[in-house]
Amino acid sequence: MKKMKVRGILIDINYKEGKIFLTIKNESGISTFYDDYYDYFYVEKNDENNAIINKLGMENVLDEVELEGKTFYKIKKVNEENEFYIKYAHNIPAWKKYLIENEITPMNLLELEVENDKILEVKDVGSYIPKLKVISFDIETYAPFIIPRVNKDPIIFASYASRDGEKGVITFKRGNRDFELLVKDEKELIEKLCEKLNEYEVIVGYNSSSFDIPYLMKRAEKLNGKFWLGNEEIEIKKLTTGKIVRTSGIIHFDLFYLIRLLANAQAIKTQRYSLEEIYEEIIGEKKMDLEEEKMCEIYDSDEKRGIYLDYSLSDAIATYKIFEKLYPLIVEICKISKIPLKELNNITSSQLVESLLFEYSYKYKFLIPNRPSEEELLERSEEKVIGAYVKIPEPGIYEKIAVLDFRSLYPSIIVAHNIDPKTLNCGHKECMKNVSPSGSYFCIKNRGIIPITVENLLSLRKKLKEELKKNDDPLIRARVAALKIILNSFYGMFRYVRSRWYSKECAESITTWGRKYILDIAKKAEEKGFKVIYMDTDSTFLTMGNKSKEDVIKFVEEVNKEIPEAMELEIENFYKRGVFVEKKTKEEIGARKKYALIDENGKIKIRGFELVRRDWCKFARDTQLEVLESILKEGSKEKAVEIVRNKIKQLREGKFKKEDLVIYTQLRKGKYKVTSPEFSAYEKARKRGIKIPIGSIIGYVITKNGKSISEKAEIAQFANDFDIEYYINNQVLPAVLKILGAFGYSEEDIKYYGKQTSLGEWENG
DNA sequence: CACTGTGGCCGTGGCC
DNA sequence: GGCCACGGCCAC
Repeated sequence: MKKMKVRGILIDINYKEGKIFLTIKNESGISTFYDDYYDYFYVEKNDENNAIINKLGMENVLDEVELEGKTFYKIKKVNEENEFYIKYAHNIPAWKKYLIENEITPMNLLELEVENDKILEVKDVGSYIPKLKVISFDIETYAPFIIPRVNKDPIIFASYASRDGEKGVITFKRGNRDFELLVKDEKELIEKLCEKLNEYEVIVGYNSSSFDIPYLMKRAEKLNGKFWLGNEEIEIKKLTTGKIVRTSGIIHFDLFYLIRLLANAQAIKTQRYSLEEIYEEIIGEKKMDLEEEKMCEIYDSDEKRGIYLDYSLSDAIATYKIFEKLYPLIVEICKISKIPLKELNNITSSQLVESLLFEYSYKYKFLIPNRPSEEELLERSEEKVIGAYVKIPEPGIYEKIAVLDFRSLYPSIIVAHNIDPKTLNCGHKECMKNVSPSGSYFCIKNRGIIPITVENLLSLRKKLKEELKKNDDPLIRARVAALKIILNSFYGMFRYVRSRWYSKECAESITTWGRKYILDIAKKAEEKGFKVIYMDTDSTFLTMGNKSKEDVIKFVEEVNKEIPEAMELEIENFYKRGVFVEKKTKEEIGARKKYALIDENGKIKIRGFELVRRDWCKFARDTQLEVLESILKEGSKEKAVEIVRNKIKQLREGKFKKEDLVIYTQLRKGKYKVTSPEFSAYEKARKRGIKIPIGSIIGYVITKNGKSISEKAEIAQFANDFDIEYYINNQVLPAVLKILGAFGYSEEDIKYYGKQTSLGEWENG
């Protein structure tokens, strides 16, 4: 057979018994090539291990490797592994080792030299954004109890959408839409969907691992039909946090997990993870929505069914659009962390960091530490580390505020002080001056692998950010965002009990140094005549008084000359006004983590207030927002009071939407020590025969039926009336009282003072 | 297999 | 009525 060259994008990689399979995509489609490759592990070369190895025979020793001044045998992983060794690099996926050793990156363009299907040579020839054939899909079920019961509730629609304009809804009941695809029954619907999906390279769903695919599989089984994706059996892995669906020959991608990663990294902010809210957040448009309670009714009506079909299609289209918008970011995450697309299902930020550290450790010849044993896990979970400093603010309204921020505080401390488990207390005398306030010192002669990695990422990010200023390219923006997510997770790696790079001393050094640097800023600022009103971790809020912006700029420049090179203090923004409030507890002190600011362009920044929390009803949150806006924009307390009075009037007169009274709370556990409204609502629903999965976000309202709040709580769909007094006294008023209090009203003033004034109406009803 | 960390606010129920 | 544990969500 002749040798030939193949160019294509690496879209997937798998390992199986001595072979690596690379899936390559190019103009002629998708093809898979293999390379002989054995998974391996390292054992240290010493007398004890030599004896064992001699007994077993040398044929499994692939190589000898020098790491951190020691010699290791590289041993082929065979079925009968010897458990007497202390093994290293044994639980790292073989495909990852192959990628790192061959310096190839998922989603990059590869040049292969092959003979038949066998790879002779592989070369990465650079970055590329692959155009994949992608289709999104979604199913709808006929579920009179809202939460679908797989044994009883059929799938009525299956929708799909792709970039090439292919879109449709498969149904066995006519809805008179030109995009509908009529089939005989549910079984045919499932099979038709499979035919469609299997024409593509990537299938995208939203929560499809935990819902759509398992549901489709179970329904197909019940109906004696078929459900298939790709060329091998579909594997469903159950995790504590959900399910993962693994397919071969076709890539299944569940957007939900990426959304969860972005939400955890605070790259996106949404109240719930519903497709509607995510779509609005990411695409910036409202998505069509249908009231859940009415769905069956709409489906049963021949005239209205078309609307439900529209809705079903809009779900598939929304999923596709979100995928497309996030695609550059997805590709960048794959590339930076060397993780193929399908592995992004159920990705966490610690895995991204781990993956990067594998690569850098290999490159710089560091030994990758092993995972902790069960005993170590227990020991580690006992240890405590003090975190960041947060200043208690004086409640009130402030004018002319400058907010200063350390850029990537913890990563820059890691770099500045070379913080790493391997550089910790190195024993060199001259390194002892690099000592943290917690008493640990770090080597100044040899760099640790974590500082090396973080420094590279920081400088890359800085470079890209500068490029971004010149040219607002979505690809660069995605790369900057991906780097930020990863960088913010490094500190956590030192404290994460399952981490290979766990180190209490490193973590402690970072936080103590962090506290020192921020408190130094406070001291210096006060010396310069600024007043420090608030601080949290890496940010400082100053009131400028009669000082100018130039004074602030000069101050920041001076600070930057004094702190280590790797660190930088930045001006986050100037604000013309800001509000801090008292805590709601009895002690009359300012609340931390709660503030509202307005900048010179009128842009408002609000943190911590009830209005940013999903466990407060929208009605109360809207009221609070209006009050804060009026105070920040106009400084008018009279108007703020008027707003509250009107809102309460609206409640009393029934001028509200039911959904604005819904309180959302996640049911994180199946068993609780205390009664809570959300759990009580959940239990009532369960008694009705409705199964709500643990981990769901429950939307409940407070009704008139019952004594305690818990007794009155009902899942929103089942509630017919509302306890308006609860919404006034426990939602609207608590959300605004402390804000009005910042104007000098005492709480009594607001609640009881002036029955003659407009405020009196609150109490008298 | 998965859960990066600590600091902080506050409603609710249940105890006295 | 005061106090505290529980548990959720948010800031960074």
